Amino acid sequence: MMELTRKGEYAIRGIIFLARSPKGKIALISEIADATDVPQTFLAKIFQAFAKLGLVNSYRGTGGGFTLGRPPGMITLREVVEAVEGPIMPNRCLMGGRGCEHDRKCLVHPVWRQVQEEVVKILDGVTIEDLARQEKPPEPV
Amino acid sequence: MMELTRKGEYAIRGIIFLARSPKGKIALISEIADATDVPQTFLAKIFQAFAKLGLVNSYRGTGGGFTLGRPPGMITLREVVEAVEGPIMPNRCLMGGRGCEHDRKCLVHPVWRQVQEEVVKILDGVTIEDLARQEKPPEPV
DNA sequence: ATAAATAGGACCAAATTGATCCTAAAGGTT
DNA sequence: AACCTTTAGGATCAATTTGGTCCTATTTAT
Repeated sequence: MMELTRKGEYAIRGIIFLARSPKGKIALISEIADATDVPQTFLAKIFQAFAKLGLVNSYRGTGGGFTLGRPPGMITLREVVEAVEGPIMPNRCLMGGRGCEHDRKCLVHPVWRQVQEEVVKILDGVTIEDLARQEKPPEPV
Repeated sequence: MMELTRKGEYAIRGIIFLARSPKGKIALISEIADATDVPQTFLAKIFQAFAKLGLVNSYRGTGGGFTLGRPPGMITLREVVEAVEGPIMPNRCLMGGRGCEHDRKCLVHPVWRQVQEEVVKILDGVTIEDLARQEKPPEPV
């Protein structure tokens, strides 16, 4: 349960690479894919999603590529993960739209809501800047 | 990300039904499946997994069926979910065995670990007894 | 013009999920 | 012993999701 997919992993690796590049440098998707060991065409899709959300800027044509869309300290891990994996939702019933038939009587819902909130809180508390630092923090959390 | 599968949902519904049955009453899988609106053969597999872990007792033959393996207050939501979905692991890298190649340098690991611990803590804090209560608590958490 | 790059859609293989079915084994009943 | 009821467990299968490729636009610098 709760496993991050490869897409999510790749997304994180890719954007961390960008954050580690010299500020303002335009990076090619081929370059990023190479450095992070991710299939290039697959990573391209991921960066398309990033671009749509403004997490990265994309430039087409000769000399084109990607840069971070915001300072890395302003991009949260949650945004990156949700960009490619969709919203963090431990149980489909939590979805706003068409509720499940068990909605009214379901005592499990509040638990999933709590899980969701906790996870969101943690992932919102970590920025790409945090992750891009070369040195590990003194004591792993 | 993090969606519970149907198997997990069914598992929870099934064991809550058992917990709501008169104590000691042997329930047929057909009965449980019927009441919880779950395909019977599928639910049977789920209860097999429960039985292996001692979450339920199974009795074969005429008059056979299932009872709770422990008082419902001693069965946690985490146990039920993990029984059918496997351990709660937000990132494969967290697995003890064969670590990923990015292990040493990966700054994301501690975050996933924290997520895992938080979720486990929440699910460990909820018992089937809690969920089996007919009345909702005053304020949904 | 042309070459270099991303955008986006179509497509496809592998893995996982969500089941079903069949036979075996165990335990009552007659 | 024969028989019925019930779970155990393996095999199988369809649908969905995941992981990935490929091809054709479109944009932009030279």
